[in-house]
Amino acid sequence: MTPRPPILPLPRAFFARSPRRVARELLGKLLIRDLGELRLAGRIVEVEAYLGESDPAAHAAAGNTARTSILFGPPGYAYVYFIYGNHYCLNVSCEPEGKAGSVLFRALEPLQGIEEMARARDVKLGGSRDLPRLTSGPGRLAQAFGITRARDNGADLTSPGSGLWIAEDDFRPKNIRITPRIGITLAAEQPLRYILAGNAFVSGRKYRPKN
DNA sequence: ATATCGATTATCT
DNA sequence: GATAATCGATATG
Repeated sequence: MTPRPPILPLPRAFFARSPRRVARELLGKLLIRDLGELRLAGRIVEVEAYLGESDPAAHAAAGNTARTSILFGPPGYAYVYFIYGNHYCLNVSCEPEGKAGSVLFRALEPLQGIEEMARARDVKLGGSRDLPRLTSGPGRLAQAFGITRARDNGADLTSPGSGLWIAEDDFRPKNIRITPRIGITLAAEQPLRYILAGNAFVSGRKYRPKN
């Protein structure tokens, strides 16, 4: 076994910035779920920035309510919401305390604990075509990682002790591309979706290089 | 290949 | 009461 480089949690200051900046810099980082001895890990390949109270598409547009208070709290914490009566989605709070803003995790490239992710997703692993169905899409990655609101809303994503955290290794992303956000009706034209162009785990339609 | 639709609930108007 | 930061199944070209 070749020794892998160490992975380190991202510090809180990383998240105390604008959602655009955090989203851009989260590409290529790692999302880690620790369940006792078991570790799930995935490379972040698609995220979206939600800007806060001034962003009509952001939950924070409703103001600081019981649901959205985490968005207005200190940076680096998990905001988990339930949508369409079916799915959980994971965000990380951004900006200094008092100012809302977040980044939605939309897709991961699964790296570790793939069998466990497949079990959580009820996906049978055959060809490589099956892998994107584990973590390509915000609802899918949450299910693969066992993320629920009851368990994870408010978790400290800068602390390995929380069991859900974000880490950095020596990976350096290439081909970053910015597009409009997916699945929203308000402010749908704003380019706030950040992807690793060409990565097979990015959700939605495949990026095609221009001729 | 794209289009449409149903599921199912927390939240806000 | 309407809507939603989604997914999977089904229908159609």
